[in-house]
Parts: sequence; structure tokens; C-alpha cells
Amino acid sequence: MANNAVFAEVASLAGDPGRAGMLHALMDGRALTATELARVAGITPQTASGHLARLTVGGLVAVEKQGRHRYHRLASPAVARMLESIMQVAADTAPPRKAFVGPRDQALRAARTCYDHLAGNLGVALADALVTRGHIELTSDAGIVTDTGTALFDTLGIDLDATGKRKGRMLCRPCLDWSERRPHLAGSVGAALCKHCMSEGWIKHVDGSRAVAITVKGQRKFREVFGIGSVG
Amino acid sequence: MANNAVFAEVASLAGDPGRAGMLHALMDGRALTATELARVAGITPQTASGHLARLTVGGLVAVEKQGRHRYHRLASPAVARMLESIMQVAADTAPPRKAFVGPRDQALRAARTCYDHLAGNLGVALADALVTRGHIELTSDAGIVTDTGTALFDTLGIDLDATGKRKGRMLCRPCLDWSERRPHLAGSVGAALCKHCMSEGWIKHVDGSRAVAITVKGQRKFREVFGIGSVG
DNA sequence: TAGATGCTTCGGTCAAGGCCGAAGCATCGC
DNA sequence: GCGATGCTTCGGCCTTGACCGAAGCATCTA
Repeated sequence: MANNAVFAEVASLAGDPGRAGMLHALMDGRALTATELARVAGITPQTASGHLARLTVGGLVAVEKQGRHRYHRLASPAVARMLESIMQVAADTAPPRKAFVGPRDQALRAARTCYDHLAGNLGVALADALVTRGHIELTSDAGIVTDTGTALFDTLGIDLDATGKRKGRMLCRPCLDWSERRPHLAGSVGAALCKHCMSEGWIKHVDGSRAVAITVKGQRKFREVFGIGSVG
Repeated sequence: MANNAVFAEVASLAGDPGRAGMLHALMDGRALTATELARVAGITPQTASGHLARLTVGGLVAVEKQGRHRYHRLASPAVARMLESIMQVAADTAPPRKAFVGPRDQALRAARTCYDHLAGNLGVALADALVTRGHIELTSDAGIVTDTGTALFDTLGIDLDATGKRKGRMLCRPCLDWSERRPHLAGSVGAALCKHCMSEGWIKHVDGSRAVAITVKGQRKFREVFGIGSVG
């Protein structure tokens, strides 16, 4: 079955440490240059270039040329979901690893973006708050925004209609967090919420990583709106 | 970051043609012996044995000893979802491949199991029927069983409560079909439906593959209950 | 036009791992 | 017990591909 070969090729593309590092870095949804990706993956630019070429023809990465820079990003949300699910399994497999959490790791666990939505301690706390306040309902399979949730998002100025084709009820997707092992909010609703937090200046990206920092304004807002205390 | 290495290892485990073939075969949710898996993957038993050992320590496969047989199955639903998502990306990447669909491929496209739920032409047709009749609502992110849907499943004798912790609304998960490129019904609801079809004798597994055949009784039932004509 | 910067291609080295044949254990049936 | 069957381990062959240094191309700046 030829299909099988394609499957193996896609999986093996993600199965190299160098490429895995680059894909990991791209999981924040932004587009990065080859040199940046080489640095985070700990390889030389020419090696990264070869990897990126393979990832591009393999359909995992899309590249956009801009002057002398070439910006690379994940080719589709489907790729992001695939990486998420691999991280999921990897987290299950992973050793206890209690000790040795570097500061960088620490920041990632506190709050990070997961392609287009929020994850980490903050992401889980937000999902928890929304659930306990009755704004959303979540199972391991799916989620729904309740009427009060819709109202809340409306007052916050989050446009759910724009992101997903709304028809009657608003559905959303839970995403099991690899660091917290509990679900956070993904899908179009999660993306809209993340985008809102970002544009309102409640959170901002830390240097060139997926980690995000909560601003002072964010601390206040998260407390006021969602009743979330100190996070991270 | 040590985490990255685990990620790459998990992905590379799925990234070998031999292992991919075996994992693909295990996607029907059943447990198979090493020899059976070797045959479907087209490798010798001793090679398969080595692969299976790696898959086991890697946490992708669980093994159960029974007499002189050792039955292998996917270690968790998370692994199944990971494989699904890889197939998803692989299908996007895949060439047009219009010609050259073997009879085996044909059967898979008509109807197959996807770990614990139904996929292929039949799976999509079922999802379509349930949606157009207002029994479920689906987006790309999530799904919900309506009141009439709950009633329908009740009269059919499908116990939704047993599979997922029911709390008020019943949520379910859509799963994009790699052959049809449209969503079919997954999650606990999809699993319950598939289990019901199987136990009622509406469908049955074809030899040792993921393909399922619709029985005569099934043809009648699918028409009566869901209004689905000839499928496949 | 000249130099700096980002990126890719080329060439060669080298380690990882997939593959099988043969042999070794375990378990079942008789 | 004894052979048959399922599976694993061992040893050796061989392909794949990851890696980097050096050089080449493209684009921006001055």
C-alpha cells in the first residue's frame, strides 16, 4: 500500500532530533527564519537548510520569501494537531523527570502558546475557570460554549463568529496539556481567546520561544474577568 | 531540552515503513500476534520482533502474553489519535493517486474501523445522516448529540452513559477521514455506535484487516434507521 | 559597485539502524 | 518425553541519512 509509505515518511520527518527541535519552535504559530531555527535546534544553518527543504517538500512546513529572508511556518493546523498529539504520547512515555527543570522549561510550563491557543499552567487555569463558572462544558472529546459563555465573550469583544463558521451552538475542542496533563481550551474558541489576550496586551511572547509572559495588565484582567490569581 | 528527544523518538518509532505497517494494522483496535503483524508489514518474524520490542519500550504498543502467543495492541487511545493525525497530514501531502487503487484499498475506503469507531465511506455516510437528521451537530472542532439524537440512541439500545462520563449534554468528537476528506464520528459516541453495529451483526471485520463488510442485515438496518442506501 | 548577510548546494565522512539467516528459548499438543 | 510452533537473540551485511566545511548564489546596505 503506497499510502503506508507516505505515512512513514511524514512520521520520520518529525522523528529526527534536529527537525523535531525546529518543528517544536514553530509550534507557537509564528514564522521563523532558517537561521533562527538552526539556532534553537542546535545545528548549523546549512544542516537546517537541508532539513527545512525536506520538511517543505514533505508538506509539514510552508515557506514564504521576504527579501533575503525566508520565513518558515507550519503548513497547516493539521500539522500542528499532529505535533500536539505526538507530544501527548511523548509526555505519557516520558520518564518521571521531577528534578532538572531548567528555567526555560519552567517558563514553558507556566504559560505558552500551542500553535494558536494557550497552554501550560495559564491555559489550564483559564479552561478551569471557564468550566467552573459555567461558561463552557468540556469532556475529553469535545466542548461547548454555553449561553453565559457566549455572553461573556461578547462583552469582552471576542468575535467567535469570525473564527469558526458559527451555526447555532458554538463548539470547541479540548487539548490535553502535556505539562499539566489536564485539558486546556483549543479549537477556534481557544484561538480567539488567545488572540484577544495577545492583542489586548495581557500576555506577550518571551524572546523567541513559545513561552509567554503575563503582563501586569494581564494579571489584573485575569483576576477580574476569570478570577485567576497568580499563575506560573 | 530532554523532552525534545522523547518527541523525536516517538515520531521516529512511527517513521519506519515496517513499524508503520504494523501500527496501521493495529489501528483497528484489536490485538495481533507478532507473526500476523510481520505478515501484514511484509517483513520476517525476527525483524518484526525487534520492531515490536522497540515499540513496546517506546510506549506505543502494549503486549499481553497468552500461552505461546503474544498479543500486541496500541498502548492507549492517545496513540491511536496520534496515528490518526499523522494519517491526516499524510493524506494532505499524498499525491493525487487517482489510478491504482487496489481491491484491498477499495475495501478500506468503503468501510473500516479507525481504532474504536467507523470510518470510510460508511463512517462518513453515517455522520452525514445523523447531521442532516438533526441528531448531532458537528464542526471541525467538536460535536454534540442533540435531544433527538439522544432519544434515537436510547431506542437503539446504545448506552452512551457507559462509555463517557455523561453530564448533562453529550459531546462527541469529529475525526477527519483520510479517504473521504470529510468528518466522521469519533470519540465515545462514535465508539459506542461502532460497538453497537458490530455486536448487532450489522458489520463484521474482513479477514485480518481494518476493513469491515456490511452484512445483509446491516444493509437493511442502515437503510431503515439512518436512511443510508448502498454504501461502498 | 563593493561588502555584508541570509541561505543553499556540494562533497565527503561517519554512525545509526534496518534487514535477514541461523540458532536458542519457551510453550503447546500428543 | 518429543516434535512442532511462536517468538526472540545474535552476528554480519549494507543502505540511509545526519552532519559539517567550503564554496556559491541572492539580496540588502552603503
